[in-house]
Amino acid sequence: MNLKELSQNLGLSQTTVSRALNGYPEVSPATRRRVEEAARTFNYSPSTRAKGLATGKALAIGHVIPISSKHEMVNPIFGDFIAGAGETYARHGYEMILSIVDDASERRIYEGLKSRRAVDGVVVHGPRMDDPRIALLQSLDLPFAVHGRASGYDQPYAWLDVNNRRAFERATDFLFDLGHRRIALINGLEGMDFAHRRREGYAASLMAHDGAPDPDLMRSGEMTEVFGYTCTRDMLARDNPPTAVLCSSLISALGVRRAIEEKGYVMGKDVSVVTHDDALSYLQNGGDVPIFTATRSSVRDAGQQLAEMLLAAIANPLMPPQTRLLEAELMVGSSTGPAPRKD
Amino acid sequence: MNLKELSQNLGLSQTTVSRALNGYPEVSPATRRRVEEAARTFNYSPSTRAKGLATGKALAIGHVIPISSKHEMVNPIFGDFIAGAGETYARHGYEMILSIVDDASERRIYEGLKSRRAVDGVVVHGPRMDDPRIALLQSLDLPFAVHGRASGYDQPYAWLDVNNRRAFERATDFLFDLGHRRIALINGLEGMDFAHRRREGYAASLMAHDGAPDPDLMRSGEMTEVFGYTCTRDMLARDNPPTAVLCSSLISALGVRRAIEEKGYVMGKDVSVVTHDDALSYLQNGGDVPIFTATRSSVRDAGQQLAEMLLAAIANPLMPPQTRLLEAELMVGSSTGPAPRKD
DNA sequence: ACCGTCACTCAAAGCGCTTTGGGTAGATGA
DNA sequence: TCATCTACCCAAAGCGCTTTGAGTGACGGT
Repeated sequence: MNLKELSQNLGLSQTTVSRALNGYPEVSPATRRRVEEAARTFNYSPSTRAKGLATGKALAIGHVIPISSKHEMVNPIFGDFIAGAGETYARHGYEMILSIVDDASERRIYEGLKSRRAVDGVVVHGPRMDDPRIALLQSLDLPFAVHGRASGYDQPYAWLDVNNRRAFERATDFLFDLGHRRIALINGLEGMDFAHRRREGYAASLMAHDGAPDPDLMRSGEMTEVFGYTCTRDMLARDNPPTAVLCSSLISALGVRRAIEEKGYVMGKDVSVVTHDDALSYLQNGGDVPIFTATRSSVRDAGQQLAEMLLAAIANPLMPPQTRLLEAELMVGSSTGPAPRKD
Repeated sequence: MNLKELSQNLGLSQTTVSRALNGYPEVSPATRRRVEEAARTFNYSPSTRAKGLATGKALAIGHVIPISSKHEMVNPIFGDFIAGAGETYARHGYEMILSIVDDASERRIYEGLKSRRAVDGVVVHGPRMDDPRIALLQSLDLPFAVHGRASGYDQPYAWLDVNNRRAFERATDFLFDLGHRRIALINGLEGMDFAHRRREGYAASLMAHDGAPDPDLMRSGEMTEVFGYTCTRDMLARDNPPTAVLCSSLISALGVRRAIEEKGYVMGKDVSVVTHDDALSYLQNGGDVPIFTATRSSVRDAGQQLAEMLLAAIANPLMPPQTRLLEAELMVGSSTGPAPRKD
């Protein structure tokens, strides 16, 4: 069923039917009702493509998901983020189109989305420091919003980020207050912006307590369970091992725990652990009492909000870029305790 | 830059330019080369919408991701599956459009995708037993392919599935051969087709060994870490506890391990664990030696293959529905060992 | 010299919608 | 009574592409 057929069926012109359906005022209430009802019974909905062609809007948002070509790894937070964003799009009648792409050919993808006029805007995932995509998108004149930020790029642009620096500074402070002095950091991949900011927060806290970051206690890599495990195992095997570990992902934290327990230690007693928790739906941090003390911020909420911001920017192109900084909450669980006394 | 401008620029008609770009034979090689070059320098690519309108194809595949409205949970395998499928689409010039939707309104979504002519086909995720979506899609005449199967629906349709029954039968056999007699099953949500088949395989093996499935040892639910933990903890606390656990997801298996170790047991010695492993990129099962003995099948490969199948079906609508059954490989890790002797 | 063939190229219609720029009939005010 | 509004409604153009059906010039065969 298309507009033409529907309007013939009703004995009206396409114009009138279109107007009735799109809420224009030049249609009598009676006619509008009649049209709406017919649309429903014939199960008519306008072709997105035709509508897009006619209006010049795509009614779609692109998400470009980079897959690190080295690790072939899909960021585990991606599913939840998308779920949040998807809700928002659905509510606003937008479609979400996804491009999975190895980070080498990202540029081409953005250019393609733009020149094919496939989307009204894009969401940028996993920004790195000095991420070139931001300048690219700005030069392409394609509306965009970034999940995270790119340190080193100082033109204004739309982003939404967790206050990673503050979160990790507070977490480190917390461990300090418990008496820990040897605090390890198991962080995300070098170059990722969030990892950079978390390390800054961590370092700032250490400095404030007259400690200095010890390179031996800082690791970064793709945040898998195995990564958390191997890092922790190695560090615990050395002289002067850490009494606490600060970890960038709940998944890695599971590996941290494995290493601790394998060594015969008890988490929260011999070694304390704090992790960031993205509140992923399939990885809750325990039940009522969190297993891990964590800095927590829902990535699903982030998706919802960022989508909202992008849609607003598209609807109102003259608006200056919005930004939003979310604070993570520190949830105390049973993975932390006072530093063991040195005997 | 659009076709009209490009063709004016070249002093050719739109027809010729279009034909040159789309590889039709009625264009001289010299002209074709000239056109291709111009397209490249002007960074021209045709508008998907216009092309779609003109050809009647959407050049897009829809993925409808159900979110269980009860649990608000995004299936963790989703990211990797999508990554696999996305590769295939990119190679074939297709776009992937995603709808996140609570399972109540799925029907409307499929109807919408169809009537808006937004996609050429859809991938069905997370089929349940007697899943009504299959009949719906068949009646809508919208090409589709299912990741998994729906027991109870016996018309032919396109699907790709892991041989869940066989995998779990073999896994159970394996545990039996190690001397285990009390084998627990921690399975996915009741009603999910894969969970049903896995339980069948499990039960079949027990029956073949003159055992009978003990309801006390069978759990099903959303496969989170916490779920694996609580199930295992409870079962280990009872009389006549299991000496082995068969688990449907690596994430839950992490919880199983936690419960085992919390109790002071050693995995692979006091309690053996076998899990299904979807080979998720962020959750490798250990390094060279798998941590968990596992039935393994890459969900990313599955995505790639299923996308391939769907595209083939769309290209050739008369072809009978393809199906593909993947065998999981049993990888022996260090989480299994001979059943402890009863003292 | 004429006629087919080839090898290219083109104008125009059509895909399904929105939107512009009217048109018409009835009601209203002078 | 007539001009002027309203309130509705319509025909047609246009969005950027593909595709049909037709045209043109060059060339070889007779």
